[in-house]
Order: sequence, then structure tokens, then C-alpha cells
Amino acid sequence: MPKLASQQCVDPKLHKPTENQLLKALDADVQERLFPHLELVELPLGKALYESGDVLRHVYFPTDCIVSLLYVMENGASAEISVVGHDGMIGVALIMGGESTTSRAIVQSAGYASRLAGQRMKSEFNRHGDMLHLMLRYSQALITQMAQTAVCNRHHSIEQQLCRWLLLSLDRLKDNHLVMTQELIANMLGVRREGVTEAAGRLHRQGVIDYSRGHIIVTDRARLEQLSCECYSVVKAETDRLLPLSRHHPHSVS
Amino acid sequence: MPKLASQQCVDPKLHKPTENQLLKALDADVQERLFPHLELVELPLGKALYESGDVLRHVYFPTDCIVSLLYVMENGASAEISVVGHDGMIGVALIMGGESTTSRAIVQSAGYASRLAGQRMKSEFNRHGDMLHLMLRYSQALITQMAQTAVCNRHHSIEQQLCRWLLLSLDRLKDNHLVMTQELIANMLGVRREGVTEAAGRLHRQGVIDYSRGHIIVTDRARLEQLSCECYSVVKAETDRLLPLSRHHPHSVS
DNA sequence: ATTTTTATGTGCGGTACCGTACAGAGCGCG
DNA sequence: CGCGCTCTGTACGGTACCGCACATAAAAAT
Repeated sequence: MPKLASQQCVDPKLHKPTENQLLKALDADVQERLFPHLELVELPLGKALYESGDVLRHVYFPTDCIVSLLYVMENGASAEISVVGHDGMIGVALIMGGESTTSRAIVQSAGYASRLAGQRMKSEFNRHGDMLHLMLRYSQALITQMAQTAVCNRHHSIEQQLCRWLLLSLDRLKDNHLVMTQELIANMLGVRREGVTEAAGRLHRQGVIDYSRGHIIVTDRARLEQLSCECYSVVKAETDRLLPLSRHHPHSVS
Repeated sequence: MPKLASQQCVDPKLHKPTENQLLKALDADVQERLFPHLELVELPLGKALYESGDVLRHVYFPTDCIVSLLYVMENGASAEISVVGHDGMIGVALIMGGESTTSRAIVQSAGYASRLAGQRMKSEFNRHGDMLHLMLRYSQALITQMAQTAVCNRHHSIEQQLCRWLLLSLDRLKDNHLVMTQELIANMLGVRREGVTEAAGRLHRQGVIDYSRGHIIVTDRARLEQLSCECYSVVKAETDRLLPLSRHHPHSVS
């Protein structure tokens, strides 16, 4: 098992809003109007951007963090509904007019995001310009992801879903190194921790991943894609179709 | 087992567009502009309003039919994503800008719907008036339903899900009588037909439903709600919150 | 009336996952 | 160094659901 690199020290100044693909896709005039009001915030692992039922005060555009939309049931069981990284936004309900959702948003990979006050987002949206159309398309991408998650939960094995989940995370990270315990993954997938342990063990034996105490390194992404269910590629293809502006970024594999 | 009433002969002229709650909720001026272009269409059981990937030509506002949004996987396995009746619309993707979706829309209970050409819908939407805001709220309701479906698929038993499904259908019908085989229900839920048979048998023994060869009658709705998972009531509460204009309609139980 | 089709009931072995329990292993910290 | 905590590995019985096979029953077709 390789020695894992310690957390790099990141200069906040390097986090341009346009690292977020949605912000990057906006027209220049919208950017000029909006960017002065963006606030760079650091999001530690586990932080809740909002809880179920909360009135949304901000929307978040991740630059290098990953946020999971989680649904938690009455008995405490949970399941992940969507994964959002530099390709998306947290707080769609705000522009939909609902002000709140039945889900919660949890930081799954620490990093930075650009934050915008809800009122500013709404007034930009209400200009019915570029932001409106971008948000609509993003919403459809979100809907696609949720629908696919529903089907995946019904029909696919833990191992397949773990592969899908790793790929979703990988696409939203700069390297092939995830900081994540099996316990947390189990929460996301809505399964037992032991189930994740066994699936991860099988992947390790096949040389697809290395891992140790909260760190996972994907060593064979191609194989991971083979072992994953179709759900990953279907969602990816549809997202690329709906949001072609989110340019392709390389997935480097060591 | 009671003798089941034969299909009533319905006069199409009685199907006013405003039987659909979304159309009803629109401002009078929007209605005046739109209603002349609505076309009443009869939708037989099993008809596909669109297939996965189809370019959407129309949107549909059901008056007394029920349409299921189904996702079908590569291997033929399927799962229901959403149920739409007189409370909703089929074809959200059209206004989102995607033009198509990865799901298909199948008529689950025969009846009528008001159909509107995609272009007319888009131009009305692009006036950025009442229709825009209604559609946004409806989209959030849809998102909520899909998210809940994902969680339900993960955590709840077939019996619980069958109860939920019956309640969803019941809310969108005028009486407590469903025309639906267990085979089709199994397709919707993404489970084996035998699983539905066993769950339905248990419900029958508890006096909750009567059924026979493609007909189901709910005889104890209150009990059905008790046996259902929380998913039904959560979605209902959230939908009522988001779309309060869809007035309460009685669920008469014989 | 007989055959065919469709819908439902039942049984059986297989399996994926669950709940629980507990054992080891890596790491932080006094 | 030893102690404790967190993370991971393993085992075991239980169960919900699956795939399959086939029986029964109601409706439809001939």
C-alpha cells in the first residue's frame, strides 16, 4: 500500500469562480454582474450546507469540493440522491420557488465553493436571461441523475454501485485519490458498511483500487468502468448532452 | 368478490382542460391564450406518449388518465420514476431545454388528456409569466417524487411499495377501482410478478383490497396508508406545499 | 363446448444483503 | 511505549427477494 500524500496547502486566491463549469458557461455580462458578489467559502468534510426543510439562504458553486444530496428517512436510514462537484450547483430548489427541499446537502470531499446570496441568485434568475436557461438545463441533468439513481437502487449490486460511486467522485476530483471511509460510502449508498468492505476488498484483489483507513486510490479506472453498471455512463452522456459547455477535463490515472 | 362495473361511456365534451390542476391554476389570460390550442386526446392503456430519447412533440395535461414515467434498462429491467395524473404534466424536458429524456411515458390508466404542441408550450413558457413559475414549482415536485422513489427502492419492502403505489394511483382516480394486472404493477415497481402476487394476497387477507384478473378495488384506504411506507405521505405533503393551487379532491371509498 | 390465452397462486432452491458480533490493524496521543 | 480510537475484515444465522417451474382459474377465442 503506497504512502499517501498529505493534504496540500491550497491558496484560496487560486480558486477562480470559473473553475465551476456552470459559472464558466455564463455570458460575460452575467459574470460581470454576478462575480463581485460571489464569496469563496471553505467547506470541511461533513459540513451540512442545508438540512431537510431548511430555507435556503445561499446557492453554492463548488470549485474543487464535492457535495452529496442525501435523503434521510424517519428511521435514520439514508440514501444519496445526487453528487455535485465543479460541474453543478447546490440549491436548485431556491430558483424553483420551493425555498426548501426534503433532502440535505453534505460535503463529501472538502474544498472550496463560490457562494451566492439567495436573493442575488433569484434576481439574476428573474432577468430571464442566460442564467435561466442554464439552470433549466442543469435541472434536467439533475433529474436524469436522480431517475438513474432510483433505477440503480432497485436493480444493481453493491459492487456495481460502488464502482459507479467511485467514478462519480473521480470525475469531480483533480486526482485519483479520495478521502472517504467505507462507513461514509455505505451511508451514501444506503447499505451496510460491511457490504462496502466486501465489495472494496474484491475490487482491491482485482487491482482496481488501493485503500487504507479513509483513503482510496483508483489505480485502474478503465476496469472500474467495466465493473460499473450502465448508470454511470448513461448519466454522464446525458449530462454532457445537456451541458456541453462543461468542457471535458482529463481524468488522470497514475 | 364483487362484480365489477364495466367501463363507463364518457362524453369527451365533459372533459374540460381545467380538470387538470396545473391548467386550472393558470391565470385567466394565460388560459384564454392557451386553451384554444389544446386538443383533447384519448389515451388507451399501454400507449407510449414518448420513448427514451424521443424528441418531444407535445406536452400532455391528463384530465382523468394516469401516466407513468418509466425507465427501462439495457437488460430490459424497468422501474417507475414518477406517476402523473390530473395533478401534473408529461413533457417537462421540453421546457427544460433538453427536448428529450432518458425515460419513457406509458399510459397506466386509460382516459383523456389535453395535448399542446411543443412549440406553443415553449412560446408560452418563454413569455416568462405564470406558466414559467408554475412549471418550475411542478418540476420541484417532480424532483421530490423521484428522490423519494430512489430512497423507497433502496429501503422498503414490496408490500410497502405496493401500498404506496396503490395510494398514488387512487389519488389520481375518481373512484377506488383500478384496472391493472399484477404483472404490470411488477413492471412499475421493478420487481417480480410473484412478489406482487404475494403482497397483494396479504393485503386481501387483511381486508384492504379486493381484486380479480386485472381489477383492483381498494376497500380500506386508511389501512392502506398505515401499511404504506412514509414515502407516500412525504411526497404528498411536499407536493401540496409546492402546488397549493391543486385543490383538495375527495378520495371516496365505498 | 372445447380449446387457447391470460391472470393469478404456489413451491423450491439460490443468493444478495441484512443485523449482529467480534477480532485485528493502523494511527493519534498521553 | 502503551492505551484508546477509528477503520477494516470476517463470520454466522436470518430473510427478502430472485429465477424458474408448474398448477389452477377465469376469460376469450374458436
